Amino acid sequence: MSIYQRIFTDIETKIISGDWRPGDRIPVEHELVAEYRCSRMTVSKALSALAERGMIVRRRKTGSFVASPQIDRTVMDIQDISTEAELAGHEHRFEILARKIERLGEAEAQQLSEPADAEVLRLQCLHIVDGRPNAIERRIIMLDAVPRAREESFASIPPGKWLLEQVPWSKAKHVIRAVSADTVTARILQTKRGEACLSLIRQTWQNGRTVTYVEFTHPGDRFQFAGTFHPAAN
Amino acid sequence: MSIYQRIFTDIETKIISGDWRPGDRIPVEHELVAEYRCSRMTVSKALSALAERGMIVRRRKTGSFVASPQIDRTVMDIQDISTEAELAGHEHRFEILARKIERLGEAEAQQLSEPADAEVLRLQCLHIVDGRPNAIERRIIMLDAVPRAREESFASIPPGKWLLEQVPWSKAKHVIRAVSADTVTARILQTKRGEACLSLIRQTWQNGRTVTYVEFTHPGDRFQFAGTFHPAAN
DNA sequence: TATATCTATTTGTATAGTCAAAAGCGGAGC
DNA sequence: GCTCCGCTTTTGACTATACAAATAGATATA
Repeated sequence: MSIYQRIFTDIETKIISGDWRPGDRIPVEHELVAEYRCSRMTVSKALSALAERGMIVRRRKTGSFVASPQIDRTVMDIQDISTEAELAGHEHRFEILARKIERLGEAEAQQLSEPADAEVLRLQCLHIVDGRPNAIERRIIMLDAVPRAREESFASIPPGKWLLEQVPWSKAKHVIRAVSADTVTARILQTKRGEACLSLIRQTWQNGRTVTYVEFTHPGDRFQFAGTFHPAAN
Repeated sequence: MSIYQRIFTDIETKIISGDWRPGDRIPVEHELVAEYRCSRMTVSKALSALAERGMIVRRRKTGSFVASPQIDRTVMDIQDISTEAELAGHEHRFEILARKIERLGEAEAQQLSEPADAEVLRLQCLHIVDGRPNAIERRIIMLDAVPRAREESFASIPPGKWLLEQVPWSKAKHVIRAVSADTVTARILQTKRGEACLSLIRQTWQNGRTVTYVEFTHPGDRFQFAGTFHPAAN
């Protein structure tokens, strides 16, 4: 493994693991030069690569800092179809509909590739934007990965935001589907049974362990995902 | 603008414009060094950045080549829910349901940000995978951007694939929605009216001009989008 | 003929330096 | 107080060079 890759992954690991948190300062180049006994070019290359991936932010004179995570932006760029307006200026609130601690069932355990007896926090949450139901959030939080979730009531902070503060960096897999609203979902979202809904499922890992699994169900007549992509590697 | 950026954008432009096509060889480093009168490090940095973005492929001894476009993979990573299998090994065919040349209407022109009298080729196409309807493709091709579409019958090659050969590199915007199948859509897709369908809209540009606008409508009970994302810049 | 070896080419990584640009900081002058 | 100036730190871009690794193609050998 090359020096440049070692520096890159060392810093990436510190960020992903939460050891260095958003806003934290990264050693300046000459410190890393001393630490790794290499030239400044090599350090610079590693830091530039991290900056290009959006993991750190670099500023002259002040140094380099851990960036804020953007995982939510990646796919959660939800647009309100009726207004086409950005989220700014919208009134958002949420209600916890259910909260219980239990063990994973056999089927779910298989789905998440986690042991069947793993303790989890199961949440159900309704998001309301401008007075109208916007999404049902059905979430599973792995308690061994995020033990502090056991004491958190989520009364004043939505689970997604809270988790981001606990586990700021991670990898995620998304699945987007169209589903028909069942009776319960339709009632909660105040729409008709059978209505087309957009479902976003996200499973999040940190260091190879599942942190959370969540499904958002949006009323299809009101919401969509949008994004600009250009071809990329990986 | 730095030398490294100039080399990068020069090559990117040649690829995006179709001047250099997938598989074409890129000048080796020492040729670019001579052309830009700079050091090899600078050329190497530009080429490495292009490789990281997936626009070129680099191999020792043989040189660097324009990569194959991946825009379809970005979001079109469609999984068959029932089989969860990859596309390989599935029998795919398609039928052209409609093909006509006309001028953009006022409403559509506004939606695409194109002049209202622009000549377009309008296509409707049904995709069938393993004998079952998989998607309706409703496509608009801008004839001034792709004049050769006028003579193409699309009898033996699907429009998306054909376009990729004509206009291999481009930028795209995607919108994903859930919609209820109307009567016509339901009949074509052999599903029930009102059934939840997943709709993917993609608008593609080349050098700032719209190339094509397409909407795929998939039966929601059979298909989904999936992808692994990690936080990225831009 | 088939296989092993050599050679030339091209990319990959690294060094040790230079100069420049951005920006925070403190001090001089008003 | 405020503005302007120069100093210093840190990143950004670049050079010229070196050696290593991969490998396509030519050459030599069994």
